[in-house]
Parts: sequence; structure tokens; C-alpha cells
Amino acid sequence: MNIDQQVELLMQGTEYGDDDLKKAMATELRQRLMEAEKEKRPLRVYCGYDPTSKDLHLGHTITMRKLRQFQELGHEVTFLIGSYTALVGDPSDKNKARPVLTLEQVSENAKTYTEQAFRVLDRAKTKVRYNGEWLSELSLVDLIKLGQNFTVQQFLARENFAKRLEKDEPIYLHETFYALMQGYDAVAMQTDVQVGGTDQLFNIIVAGRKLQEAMGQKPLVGVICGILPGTDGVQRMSKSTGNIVPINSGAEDMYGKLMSMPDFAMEKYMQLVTRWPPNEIDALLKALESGNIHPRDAKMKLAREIVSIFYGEAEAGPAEESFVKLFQQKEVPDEMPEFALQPGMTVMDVLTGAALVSSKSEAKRLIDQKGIRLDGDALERGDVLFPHPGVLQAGKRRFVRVK
RNA sequence: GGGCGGUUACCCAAGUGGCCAAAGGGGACUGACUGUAAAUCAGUUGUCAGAAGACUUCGAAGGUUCGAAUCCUCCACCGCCCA
Repeated sequence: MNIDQQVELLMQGTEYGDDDLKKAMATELRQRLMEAEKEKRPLRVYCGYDPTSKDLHLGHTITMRKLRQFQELGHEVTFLIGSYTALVGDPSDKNKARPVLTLEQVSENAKTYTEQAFRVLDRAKTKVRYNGEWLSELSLVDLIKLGQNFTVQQFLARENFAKRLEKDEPIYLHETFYALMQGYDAVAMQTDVQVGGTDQLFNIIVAGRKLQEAMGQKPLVGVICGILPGTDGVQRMSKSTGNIVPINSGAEDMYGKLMSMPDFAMEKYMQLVTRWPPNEIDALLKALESGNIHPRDAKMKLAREIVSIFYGEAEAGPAEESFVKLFQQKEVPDEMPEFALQPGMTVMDVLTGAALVSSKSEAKRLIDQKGIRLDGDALERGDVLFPHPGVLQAGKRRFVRVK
């Protein structure tokens, strides 16, 4: 791959909210790549992760995919765990302050976090580090000196702070440390390239570069990845919005969740999560536009690609088959939880016993709405004896085999 | 430290003594339609009970009242302004 192709690939799916900035970064990236080639050294690339939760979803993996691209081009990738920054909580993507984690929670989360990350990253080529390594060494004086590089106005100009200010919501002093800490990460690791989401724009472009310059380093190139929308196609994928595609919930679940995304979200997913090169994505998008490919089929191709990234082709195939069977041919899934029917049990007993519903009221509602089916036939009442063993279905996607 | 305001169900938000299980919106869920897409239509959205009804809920705890989300006291948390 020549340098221009590399730049195109690495800039795929990036978003700077400003064309000039994007061009500038692309140019700088190109220069760095050339330098690296000439000096026969890999670029030092990193992305930081705050292990605020244990379970990763697709949104978390966007930057990992980007790191992977760097790895495949032979660069040195560091998976940085924000053991210290997590103590602060990044204010970036929230209009609220984030809860602060304890060190124990951080290290516990970090473990499962990296494990899942290696489904995308090449384990052998990834360095894992914790920013507590250097941040814990900083003295108060050091911190003050870092702070001298920034003005309060710069922080207040940030969208998320400005918004909170506008709405009279709290902005805590410690939140402003986050950018300093992250900027210092870049300095400590003498970073060439930092990868992050658009919510990290300020931390990377302002804080990281500025501190590096102040410390006499060459300012890093920021590769700012676009934000992945959730299964609703609009809002950023996040647990609190409830629109996530978890990466640890099984191939079938992932396939199904991906198929439920709106058509218009496909392009983002192609750019941000697949392994497809830019030209292939273009071709697929063109085929979609001209009607040469049915949107559903494109989505199936997309879902299969993504599932196979995380589970391998061996599991992606069957996941697709069972999806087709289940939803296109309306058959019941092959595997589902089982529930042992006891003599004398009513429909209600089974529904609550098998945890298909969270309350009896909910069960009654579902029954009234014809949402409870046994072997395909809607059950009319909850207070009668359970008719016979079979497949009990609540709504579209909750199944239990009653034996 | 002083002055003022806020805290309502998953979220936003109305409600200032009975007609409040609590308007409205969002979200979610169910059904129809479908490509588990979008859009649309109909419905549901505290718990328990076979409609009736009962019980628990409006930051926490006490109190006034026949009756409180609404009034009083105190506590906690938050914001704004002044210092």
C-alpha cells in the first residue's frame, strides 16, 4: 500500500467537525508516515480507554479498529488504560459529570476490557500500559505547571462545558484536570499519533498537542474517529440510551441486533467497524444507491462481516442462517432456555417462573395485547392451567421451551 | 459565609390541599404492516387483584389536616447571584 492509500485508509471514518483541521491532520499524518518510512521506525500510536464498565459494545471498538489498521501497517500500538484518568471521569461525552471510580473498580474492569479488546487488536503486537505509571508520579507543582498552558476560557469554550454553563448545571473543578492528564499521557509516551472519538477532540488536539509543544516534543497527529450511532441509528451508542450492540453476547444476538439498525446507519457501520477498504465500501454504497442490491441484503452482508470480526466466519455463518430461519421464515430458534412445567401451574406461573415477564401486571398486559403465544397461538388468559408443553413466546423475541 | 431557587415515575416536565397512580413529550413495550429497516396506524407503560377495588410512590424524616406531591419543621443534595 502506498502512502496515499495508507492515509486514505487511516482517515476513513474520521470526523473533525472542521474541514481545515481535517486537511491539516491528513497532511501531518502523511508527513509522519513518510518520516517513519525514511527513518525505518514505526510510529508510536495510542488510544486511551477508561474502563468505566466491564462490557464493551461496538461503539468502544471503533478506535480499536483504527489502532488495528495502524498495527497492520507495522506501527507500534499502545492500548492505554486510563487507570488514573478514570479516577477523574471524562466530562467529554456527557452533559453530566461522570461518577468517579475507585482504583479497585478500575483494575477489575480493565481486565475484562482488554480481553474483549483483543478480539479486534492483535494481541502480539499490542502494548498495554496504565497511565497511573506516570500520572501518579506528578507532584502538585508539576500539575500547576501543566495548568499554566491553558486558560479557563479555553475550557469554557468547549461545547459540553458551555452547554452546562448555559443550563446552570454543575461543572466540577476536577473535570478540567482530565484534559491535562490526558495531554500528559501523550507527552509521557512521546506519542506520534493519538486515536480517539470526536468527543476527544479537545483533549487530543488542544491538550495533547499543546503540552507536547510546551515540553519540546513534536505535536502528535490526532486521528479522530466518528461516533458510531446505536441500533436506533441516530443516537450515539451507549448503555444508558439502551441502543448498544454488546460484543460479548453471542454471534446470533449480534447479528440480530445489527439487522435491526435503520438502513441509513449502514454507511457509518461500514466505515467504522468493518475491515473493508475504502474502495469496497464505495462500491457497495453505489450499488445500494442504484438499487442493484437490496438494502436488506447489504445489511446482511454487513452484519455477517461484523459478526465474523468478533466471532469468526465459523460462527457468523450459522448466526446468519438462524436469523433467516427465525425472522424471514418465522421459525422458532433452535436454542432457547427451557422451563420445567410442574403440575397445577397456570399460564401466569410459567410466565413469571421462566422470567419472561418482570411482573404479573406486565404479563397481563402482554396477554391482553396478544403478545403471549404458545406454539404460535395467542393465549387468552393467564389464570388458567398451562395448556400443554411447547414453545412459549413473549413478544417478538423472548422464547422459552416449556417441557 | 449571605440572598434566592430547585429535588415528581426510565428521561424531560406539568401539577401549589380533595376531581392525582399523578397532564404532556421522549423513550420503551405490544399488535397491524414489513426487510426484526424506515414511515404509518391502534394500544400499553407503579404493584397486587378476574373488570370492581386495594396497596405503595412525588429527595429523607417528622408534623398540621377528615384528607398532602401540594401547607409547616428539620435534614440531605444541587443550581444561580453576592463575597
